[in-house]
Amino acid sequence: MKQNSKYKYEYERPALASDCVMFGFDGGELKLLLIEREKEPFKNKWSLPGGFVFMQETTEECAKRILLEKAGIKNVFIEQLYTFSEIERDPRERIISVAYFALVNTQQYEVIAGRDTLKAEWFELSKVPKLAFDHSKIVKTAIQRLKGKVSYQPIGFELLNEKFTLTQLQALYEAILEEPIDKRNFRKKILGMGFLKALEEKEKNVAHKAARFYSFDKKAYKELTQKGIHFEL
Amino acid sequence: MKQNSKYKYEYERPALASDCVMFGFDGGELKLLLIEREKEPFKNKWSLPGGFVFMQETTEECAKRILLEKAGIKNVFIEQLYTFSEIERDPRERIISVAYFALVNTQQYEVIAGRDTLKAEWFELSKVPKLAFDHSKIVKTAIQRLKGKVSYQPIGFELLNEKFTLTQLQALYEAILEEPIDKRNFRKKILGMGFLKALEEKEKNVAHKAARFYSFDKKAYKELTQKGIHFEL
DNA sequence: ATCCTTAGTGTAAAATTTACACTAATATCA
DNA sequence: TGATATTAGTGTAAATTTTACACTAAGGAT
Repeated sequence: MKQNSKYKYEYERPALASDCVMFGFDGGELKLLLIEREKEPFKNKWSLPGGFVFMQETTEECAKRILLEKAGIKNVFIEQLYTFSEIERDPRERIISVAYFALVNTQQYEVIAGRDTLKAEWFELSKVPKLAFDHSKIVKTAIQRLKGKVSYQPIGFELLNEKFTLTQLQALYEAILEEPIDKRNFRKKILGMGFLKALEEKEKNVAHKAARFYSFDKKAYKELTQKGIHFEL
Repeated sequence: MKQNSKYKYEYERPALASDCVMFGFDGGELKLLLIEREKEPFKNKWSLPGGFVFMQETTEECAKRILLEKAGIKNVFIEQLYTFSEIERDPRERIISVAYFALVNTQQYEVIAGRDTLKAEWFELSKVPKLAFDHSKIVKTAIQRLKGKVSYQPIGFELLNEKFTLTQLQALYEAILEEPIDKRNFRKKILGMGFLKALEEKEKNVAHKAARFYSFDKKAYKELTQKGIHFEL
C-alpha cells in the first residue's frame, strides 16, 4: 500500500475502469482502433483505449472521455457492451472493466487519432494481433454484438459519412456481416423502409456513372419506430 | 469514515454491487421476485435482491450467490443485463450495480423463496410497485431485454418445467411478448425447428383431452446452431 | 470514339407467413 | 351412463416476402 493512500474503506474494493472498442469503416474491412501500451504490464502490446472511472462521472461519461483523450474523438455513437469482472483479468490488482463500443466514421477522425504521444492505430479486424489483458475477449464480444445488432437497428449509418451512396452502405453491411448481399434486393429493402432521404447531390470525379447520395432521416426513423415499425435487414 | 476502515487506496473508489431481476412464470402473467428492504434507505420499500461483490468472486458469481442467499434459488439461467453507474443512484454513497436477469421456474421454487427472515414475494409485472433506488429502471431494462431476446434465443424454456405442453409454451410467449399468437401457426413453427422432443407422457387428471408433453432438446438445438440454423419466432 | 467501371433498375419463382374452424379426448355433472 | 364442458390437436388456401438473376446508363480515361 502506498504512503499517499488517502481513501479508506471498511471492505476491500476493486478498481473500476472502462475500455472502448472503437469500430471504424472506410470502405474495405471493418477496423478497430488500438493503442500501444507504454508501461508494464503488457508493455508495447496493443490494447483497447481505456482508463479508470472518476467519482464524478458515469461509466459512459468515462468511456466518452477516453475516446476524446486517447483518440481525439467526440460525438460518436457509443453503447455499453458488457462488464468484465474476472478476478485475474489484470495482473496488478482486481479491476472491473465496463466495456463500451463506439462506431466512428474513420474518414472524419483518421488524422486526429494518435495526436498526442500515444501510439494509436487502426487495425483491420483480420489483422488485429493478440491484445493485452482480456482485451481480445472484449473485442470478440463487441464483434458479436455489432453483428447481431446491425440487422435490427440502424446503427450502421454511424460508421459512414452523413452523405453516403447505397453502394457504400451495402459494402458496410457486407463488411460487418461478412457475407455478400444482392445489390437489387438490398436496395429494394433498405429504400422500402422509408428512412433514407435521397439527396440531389451525386458523386463527382468518378470514372463511372456517379452514384446518388443518401442520408439517414432520423426523424422519419423515429416516427416509424413509434408506429411499431422496426428496422430489419 | 469508520474507524475500522482497513482498506486504503490512492484514489477514491465506488462500491460494486450486483442486483438481480428474477423472472418467473406459472401460467398467467410474468412475475418478478421482489424483496422488502429492512433498513434505510428505502426502508419497507420493495427492491431487487442485491448485494456487494466480494473480492474473490466475479459479478456473475455474486449474482448467483445472491439468488441463493435471498431466494434459495440455484442452477437457473442467468445473464448479465447492464451496468448502472449513475452517480446518485444510491443516496448513501456511490455504488455501481452490475445487474443480471434470471429466469426461474416458479413452481419449482415457490416454497423455497423467502425461507429466511427476508420478506420475498412474487409480483405480477403489472402489479410491481415503485421500487427502491433505480430498481424500477433496472426492471424496465430487463423486460425490454427479455422481450427482445425471447424471439431469437430459446430462453423461454428456462421458465417452464422440463416437461411442458405446447399450450404452456405458447402461453409463456404470449405473456412475454404481450400479444396473442395463433395456435396452429405457433405449433407449426416451433415444432418445425426440430429441437422439441415429443414425449410419450401426457397430462393426467385434466377435464379435457390430455395434452402431450414435450421437452427442449439441448443437443439438437446445439447441432442446429452449429449448422448456422438459428432459432427465430 | 472506344473502353472500362460502377450505378441503377424489374420480374418471376420459391418460400414463408397469415388467417381461419372443426374433430378428439377426458373429467364432471345431472 | 349419457350429456356437457373444456382444451388438444390438426390442414389449407391466399397473401406476403424473399430470392435469384442480367442488362442499360453514365462518366472519366485512353
